[in-house]
Amino acid sequence: MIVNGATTSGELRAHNRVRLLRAVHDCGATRTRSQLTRELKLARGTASVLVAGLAEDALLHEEPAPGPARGRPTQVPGPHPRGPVALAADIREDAWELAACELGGRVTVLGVRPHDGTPQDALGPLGEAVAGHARRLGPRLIGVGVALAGPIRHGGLVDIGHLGWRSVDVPALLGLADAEPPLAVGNDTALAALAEARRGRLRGVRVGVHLHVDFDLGGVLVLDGRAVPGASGTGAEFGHMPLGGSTRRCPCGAAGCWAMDVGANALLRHVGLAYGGGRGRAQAERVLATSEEAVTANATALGRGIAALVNAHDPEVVILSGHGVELRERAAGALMAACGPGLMAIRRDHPPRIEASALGWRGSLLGAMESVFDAFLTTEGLELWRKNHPDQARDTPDRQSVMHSTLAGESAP
Amino acid sequence: MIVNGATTSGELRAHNRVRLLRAVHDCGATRTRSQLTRELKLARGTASVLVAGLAEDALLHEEPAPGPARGRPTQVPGPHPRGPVALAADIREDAWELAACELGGRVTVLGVRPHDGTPQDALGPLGEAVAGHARRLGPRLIGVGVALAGPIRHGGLVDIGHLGWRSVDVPALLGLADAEPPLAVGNDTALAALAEARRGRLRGVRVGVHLHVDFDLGGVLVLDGRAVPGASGTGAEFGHMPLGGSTRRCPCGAAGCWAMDVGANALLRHVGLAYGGGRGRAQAERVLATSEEAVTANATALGRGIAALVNAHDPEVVILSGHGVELRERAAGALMAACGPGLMAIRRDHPPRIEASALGWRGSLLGAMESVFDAFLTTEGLELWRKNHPDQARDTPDRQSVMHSTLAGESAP
DNA sequence: GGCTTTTGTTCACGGCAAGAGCATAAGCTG
DNA sequence: CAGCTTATGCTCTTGCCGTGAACAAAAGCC
Repeated sequence: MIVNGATTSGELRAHNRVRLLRAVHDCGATRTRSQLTRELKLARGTASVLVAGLAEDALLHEEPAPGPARGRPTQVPGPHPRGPVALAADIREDAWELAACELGGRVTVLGVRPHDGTPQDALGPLGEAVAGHARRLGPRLIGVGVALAGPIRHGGLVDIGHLGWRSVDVPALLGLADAEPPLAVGNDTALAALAEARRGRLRGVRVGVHLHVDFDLGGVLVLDGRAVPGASGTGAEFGHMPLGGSTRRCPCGAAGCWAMDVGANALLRHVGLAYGGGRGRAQAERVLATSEEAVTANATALGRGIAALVNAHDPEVVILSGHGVELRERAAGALMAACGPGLMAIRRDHPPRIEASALGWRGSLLGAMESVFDAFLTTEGLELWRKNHPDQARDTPDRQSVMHSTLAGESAP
Repeated sequence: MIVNGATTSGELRAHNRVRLLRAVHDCGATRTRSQLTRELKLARGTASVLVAGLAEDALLHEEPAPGPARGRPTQVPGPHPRGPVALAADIREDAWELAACELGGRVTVLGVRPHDGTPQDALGPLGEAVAGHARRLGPRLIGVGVALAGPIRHGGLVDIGHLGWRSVDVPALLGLADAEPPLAVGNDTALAALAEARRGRLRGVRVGVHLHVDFDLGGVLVLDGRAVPGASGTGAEFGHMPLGGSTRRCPCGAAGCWAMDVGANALLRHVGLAYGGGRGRAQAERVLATSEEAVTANATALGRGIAALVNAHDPEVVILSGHGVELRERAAGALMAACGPGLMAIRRDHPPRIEASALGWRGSLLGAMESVFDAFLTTEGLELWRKNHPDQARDTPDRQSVMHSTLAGESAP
């Protein structure tokens, strides 16, 4: 994790507050205070002051550590009952899912809804749901993250070729175009990669490649825990390089894109079914389960492209998510047979591992959460929180007379 | 520039020393002390103490600012006459060049020598030259950087397919395998990109692509001023993805590599000349100057690949160095005609600029310098320098009775 | 019940940057 | 050329922060 350095003694404190909260968040609120103190190389006294301050700001709340231990019992810092909450949604081609998350990463699903693929039907009801939860959460809401299956231009204009979305203004259609609460729209592949880097198989990996196979194929480079975003936010498009051997025109406007050969659309096309509307998830899964030939063709194209990416970027590991997991399981032979000959000779001694995602289809949603916390767990983010929470009740949290809102509220499914 | 953050008050000082030296180095020792103070947001008092400390450690030396100015005259901090020096070499397929560089980036060429392409003839004499200068410089030498035209595995094993180098142990053949002075072997493309990011067209660019065309074609992603290195140091190989349309087998072991279609080897092959030994620089330049057809074919393949990389990574700018500069000048039409149709539709509104390198053929050498200073301009690097320079003469540098070694010494060409 | 072990708390200390006040050295003005 | 203006360097006080040692607390162990 890269954090901007402090340069004055005042920024030191702010910087260490961020480090401590980040450590709590990244470990899922499982580490004890004494562990964190050692890990961050703080003096015990410093840790005392920091934790006390963060508890006073309703950012942390300590609970006794479970289990027997030798010396004086230590505490486990975790989310405060009135602490920060992120909302996040994963908008897929045929449905969306909305969830909330508190510090430490505990997720509560708030709703799931199918839609017809039009921007209006996909985004309108979601915007209303988000607004409702935002009212309920009040200042506890630190931001809203949204994952989408297409390139996202500066500010939230989205294109999804195979759905016919052209420059769809996502913040406007959600009704969240104003700054409060802060809205972060991101590409599903990049966000899945982010989640994998924080809580999955890319944890601690310096250089990794993440490939997300849904209807389309997305791919992105992950460096030191962050997905490389591109200059205007529309990176994560490894699928639109000509790596698969196809020469077919792609709805993106180019030709020969790798994404034409891998994914649900490619599976459907391979068996002569209609495709391209994001409406065939069930059929695609049937093809995946029954058509050896279609699966082999997909896996071969996948392997060929992986070899090219490994040559170019020299990753430690390549992670597959979405249908990529099944392709790897069902046709490992074809995948490796296509990958091997495409590698440079020097890569063959220690080829990178090709692994399945640890988070499965949940990756994009979790990544949208993490992107909200990434913006919050900064000196600026915490300063803003303090400003919005003037003179906290200075509670000892056993004083539970103040009713606090639960994450799920009344609208949980 | 990303610098690790300070977490204790002691590290604060070290961190600010690094920031100040880095600022002096990056601007080429042209900024005045008052400018630096403002830029780094330091108090004037703090700057005083920092500069005094660095001058005492023989890291900085102030000279009066030239030109008329309104108030009290300010000073320009620059390299100290007994300050740190980096050595760097660029080993090309047919010759090498050795140079020295002090803080601020002033370069002194120390030697140029052709070689026959064998590891022994290329590396032996270079090692001797480096050792001689190392003796002369003594503790002023902070490191040696070497740029090479091939992938460099952990520790310095180098493969250059078209020269027949297989797992060549560069540090051993240079006779510099021991830790003193620290030796950094790097890929020429990655280092050229680094130089471009620090002193060329990629300055201040968040996401850029650098392509270096020599005999072979190298390419690398540049993020926030650093070239993405790969897990084992062998990234920077965009040339070994199948982006150019070829299906020919590549000496690297794969097939269809982009590097088969672009570069001096490709030019020579196109007109039916021998190629592959790195021995035809003059002929290649003649082909480049005379054969419209060969140039067009190269430029077309280059443009096609650039489009793919732009789709995948969404860079602000694509920089061409080496022969890429001439290809862009001589066949801009073919290049753009091949690039355009390969772009995703959403990239066509604001396609990235395609520009020529600002540093030309010097990029790799300069990048090797920068890589040495990157290791030096850290809290650890400066701490080590202080240890090796115990109790400096506390000089006011007008006391020039102590003869100090010049950069060029007696062996300058 | 007393001893050991580990952790939380408190406090004096030293290091650091900030910022105000003063000193300095130029340009500018008449 | 003398006095004024302007910008910068230097010094010293102030306040903040992390450190580490001493002490208190709370559990396990014998």
